Amino acid sequence: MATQHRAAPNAARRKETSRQAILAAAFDLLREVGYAKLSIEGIAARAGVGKQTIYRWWPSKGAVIFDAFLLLSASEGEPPVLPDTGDLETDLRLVLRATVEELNDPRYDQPMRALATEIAHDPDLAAVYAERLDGPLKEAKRQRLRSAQQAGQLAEDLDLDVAVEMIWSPLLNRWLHHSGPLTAEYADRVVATALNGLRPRH
Amino acid sequence: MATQHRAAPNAARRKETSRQAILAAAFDLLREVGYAKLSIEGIAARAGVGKQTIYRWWPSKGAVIFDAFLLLSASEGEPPVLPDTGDLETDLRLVLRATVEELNDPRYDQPMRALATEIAHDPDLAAVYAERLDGPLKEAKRQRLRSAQQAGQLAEDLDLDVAVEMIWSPLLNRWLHHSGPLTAEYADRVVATALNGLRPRH
Amino acid sequence: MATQHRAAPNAARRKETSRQAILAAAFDLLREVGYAKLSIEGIAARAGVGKQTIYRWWPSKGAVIFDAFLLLSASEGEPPVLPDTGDLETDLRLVLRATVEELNDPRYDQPMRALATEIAHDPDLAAVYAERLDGPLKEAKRQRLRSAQQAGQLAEDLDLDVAVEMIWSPLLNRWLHHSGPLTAEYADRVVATALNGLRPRH
Amino acid sequence: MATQHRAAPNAARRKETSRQAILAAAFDLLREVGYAKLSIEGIAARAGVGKQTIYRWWPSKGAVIFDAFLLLSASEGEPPVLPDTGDLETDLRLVLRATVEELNDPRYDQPMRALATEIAHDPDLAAVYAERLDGPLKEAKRQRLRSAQQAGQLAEDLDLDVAVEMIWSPLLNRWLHHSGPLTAEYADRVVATALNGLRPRH
DNA sequence: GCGTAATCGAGACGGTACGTCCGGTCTTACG
DNA sequence: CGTAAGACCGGACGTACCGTCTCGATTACGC
Repeated sequence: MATQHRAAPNAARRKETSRQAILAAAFDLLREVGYAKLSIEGIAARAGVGKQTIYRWWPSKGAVIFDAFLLLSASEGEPPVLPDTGDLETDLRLVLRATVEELNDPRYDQPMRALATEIAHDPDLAAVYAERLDGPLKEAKRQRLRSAQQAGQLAEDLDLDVAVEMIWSPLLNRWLHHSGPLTAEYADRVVATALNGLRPRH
Repeated sequence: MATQHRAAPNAARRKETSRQAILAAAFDLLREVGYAKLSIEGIAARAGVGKQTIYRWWPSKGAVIFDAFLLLSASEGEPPVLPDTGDLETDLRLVLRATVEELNDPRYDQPMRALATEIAHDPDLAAVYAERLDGPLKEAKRQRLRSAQQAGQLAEDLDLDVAVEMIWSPLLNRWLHHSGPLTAEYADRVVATALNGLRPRH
Repeated sequence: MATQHRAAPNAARRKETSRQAILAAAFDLLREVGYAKLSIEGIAARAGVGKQTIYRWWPSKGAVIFDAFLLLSASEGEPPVLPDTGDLETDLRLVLRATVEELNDPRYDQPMRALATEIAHDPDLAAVYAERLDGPLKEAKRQRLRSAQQAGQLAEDLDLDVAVEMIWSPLLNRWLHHSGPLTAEYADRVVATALNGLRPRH
Repeated sequence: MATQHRAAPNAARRKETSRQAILAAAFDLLREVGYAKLSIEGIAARAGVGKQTIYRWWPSKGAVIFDAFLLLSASEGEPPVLPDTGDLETDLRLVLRATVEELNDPRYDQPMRALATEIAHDPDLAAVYAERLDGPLKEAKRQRLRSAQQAGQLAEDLDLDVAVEMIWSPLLNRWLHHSGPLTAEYADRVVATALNGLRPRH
């Protein structure tokens, strides 16, 4: 849909059922056998599809995995919105705790690591990811901060992009690199530390 | 050296020249052909070594890559120390700019991505990484913050672990996920934002 | 034309230009790429024709090749006749030398081997071949022998079928199985030996 | 054994059991599924062998088939000899009837057609065939004729090579090209006609 | 110093998956 | 309805590596 990197064949004739069977098979296999053992051959077999049908429409295994994620989030429809109770710290804690929850969920762990790996090794994929999946989410995060900023809860000259990354990156890093326990309590500490900053407040 | 996960053969008889040839070949090939096309077969051929000699001493491709990094950093000897001029912000800027420099260096980009990928998919490796490579570095970072804290430049109750992650994670994330430009200016903004926090300071 | 083995579609609406383009393409490709690499796909592409148009009208690759030969020889029109100067031995030498010439001609070698192979593996095709291509030619050979027989140059009780095969088979065998040099001199020896027989003539 | 056409790997380390399993599997499959559906993949699977082990030692499917025949006839050991009762015509009838029998045996029909096809399309194979399989047999045929020649039953100046081909080619041709019924009676007619020749004997 | 046991380079082995090609069927749009 | 075009499922192709195994040929101990 969004990831054709080569001169595309006649997309009008594309068989939609095959496309969905492939993406579903890819996602399922990712959970079942893990990223390292995921093969195009396996996806084709599981989807009941010729290998050529995959190679015709996707340039790489990563692109298939990626589109499987697109399919997943596309079903949600309208862009995401972060909760806004007026209390930023509470809202952020809520959201980050949910993120922690999701990252710890074994159903999503493997697929998301696979996605992260593909993105890390393929800038093209990264660009599409930034536009289609991460973009809307990041905008929602920025929007929540902007709202707090207007309410006077955040510094007027705050760099929202940096702020967003400063809140969410520590979580993603711990998760991806197994560099420490990923708990709700940790999420809270990140929120508190980010909001207050490192310097003493008199 | 550090990553034998299986009952080791008699290490005393190990041929040191082969070990180094393998690690060097692994590192070189990582640069030359990239992570995706790196093969044990290729490493063995390049190193002029039988495949069995690799399988005898390392449990996985990731372990070889990892030890190649160990070899690199082991040469440095004593533990790293961050500069301490008394001015935390300046020091952090300096260090982060250097980090940005290194991440943008094409000689290290591929190998480090490979290492990151292996760590992401192998918790055992992650543990060894945390202990041997990341540990000392992280301690140095914490130490610099502690020094600033004692000088009254940082909050007394600051969570140093979280603080460290809040400063360095945004950079690593941008780099690994290609989620934005990685510049010295960006490093400066991260430092400033982290130090001040998101909330307004009156 | 002669080899529809399945319930044929409405042949009246058949497009003659496509038929000829297909057969011509088949024959050309046979020369150019050889029998092993000849594909329906390739024929269709070369002929500017949909694959289905081939499958609609021919049951197998062999049938296409076969019809290509039919097209070739059909152009000759009336049935073949062997020369009859009254001197059988001379006439046979002439004809066999011509056959040797043709078999050695690189333009016909590949296609004819292809035809022979198809016939060897498909009795249906063999039957059509016997009727349409080989039949008339064989009749001409028999006729020449019959004429000689009536002139008293051949034994009265001679088995003409066996005689024909005894003269031509050695050539075809040498050619098809690469079992010896195929020269005009060899043709002469075959003629002489066949006419005289193995037994001594006192 | 005789058909390595490429720079051979270290043949000393070759696994004899695999070699024989491959050739046996090839021969069996040839009978079971036929030549057209014979695949390297199938042979490897049936033989319990990796595909590479076939590609390592044979340059083509034809070479495998060929060696399977070599294995078969190699087991017979010493060179073949045709019966010699002193009565050439009777002996030839016996041998040709046996040949007819064999060619009509469904167990050998498919494999031998396969061999014939490969030889027809691969001159290299044909050369090895001529030397290893057909050679000794042809020599035996020539020897029988030579014996009859010395006994005064054949013309003194008879071309033995041509004579042999004149006797056996008609049979092989009928069989390979399905160009007529292949019966004992036909064999007899060929023998008689060849011995007497076409010309009348007064 | 001398067997002997382990490591080494080499590479064949049974396998899995790759990415490509083609076979034969089916669908679409046109004439 | 026949056609050109070409997507589809299936499956074989020949290649690249996997991780295991077996070979001599060096080693380096232990006796």
